[in-house]
Amino acid sequence: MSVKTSTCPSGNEKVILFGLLMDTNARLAKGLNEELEKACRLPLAWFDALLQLRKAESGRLKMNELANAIVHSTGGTTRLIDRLYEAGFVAREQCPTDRRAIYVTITAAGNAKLDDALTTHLEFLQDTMADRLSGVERETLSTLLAKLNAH
Amino acid sequence: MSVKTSTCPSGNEKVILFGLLMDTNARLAKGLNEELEKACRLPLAWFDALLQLRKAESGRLKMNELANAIVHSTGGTTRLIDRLYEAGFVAREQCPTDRRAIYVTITAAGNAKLDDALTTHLEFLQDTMADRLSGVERETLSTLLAKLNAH
DNA sequence: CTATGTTAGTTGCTAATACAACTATTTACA
DNA sequence: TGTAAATAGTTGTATTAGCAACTAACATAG
Repeated sequence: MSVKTSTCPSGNEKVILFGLLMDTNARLAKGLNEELEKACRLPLAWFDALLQLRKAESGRLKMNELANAIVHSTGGTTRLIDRLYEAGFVAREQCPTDRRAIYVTITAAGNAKLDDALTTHLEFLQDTMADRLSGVERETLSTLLAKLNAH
Repeated sequence: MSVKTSTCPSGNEKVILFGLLMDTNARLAKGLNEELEKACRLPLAWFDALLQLRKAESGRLKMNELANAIVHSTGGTTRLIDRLYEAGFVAREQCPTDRRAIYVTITAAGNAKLDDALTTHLEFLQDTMADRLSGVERETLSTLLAKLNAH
């Protein structure tokens, strides 16, 4: 029994699209993670956290903002930042206006590591993306993903 | 310092596209996982494994084929199938031509559970996808993801 | 001002996954 | 045929992440 002939004929196209999104992401993430580990000894989760910190307008994020940006639980983010702190890539700052809150900032070492990792990242994307999608196609894909990702 | 003005100006558009893909996937997967847990008590990983088994032409997959289909390690797949077996959703069959290999098949209970989950899944996709992307846009997105996912 | 509720972050616990080492089997080839 | 290499799957171990309970701080209503 194939999916096509199963109980939900009408929405099948969406199931397939969603499956394709998950699969594409999983394979690319796996490939990038391997590359980053090999070339930079940097787990993808660390890369993502550092990238989100750099992307932040103010150059820093509160724990819960970071957790949301990397789509982790707050507990998981606490531990992740513990590890990044151990490695010297981030620092914690008290928030002057709210003593519950903590700002996470990227350190010079963190920035250097991120630059390094971005080089690897770009090589990887060049290899996996450049010859598969044209510039126009990449732009279209971006637009569609952004629409789909609207919160 | 924003990403735009940092060390890799030329490939930035790709970094952003990739980030968008990861982020979109993470948020949708998280949402779907919550829905499936709530409505069916079925983890997304179980759903994915059952769906891959149903999608298989022969109605069954060897362990390593399944591992590849769900993008897991073989070790992780062994444990996942252990759990699905405990729950009665899959069975293991010896391969008659290769005594090392094991076929994983979906049981009647597994099929019933998957049908149930697909209903939830479709409702979720209807909510998150239908009003954000048109039919044509979904088709375009599928095409582009398939190109990007070429192995 | 105090009490109640909400928010930010951490910690204990558990579950899930990857990696590497291992066994069993098959394949290649000399 | 006999041995080495490759392949399929499992298991020990460590890492990682989520959830729920917890503490501390802030906000709001009385």
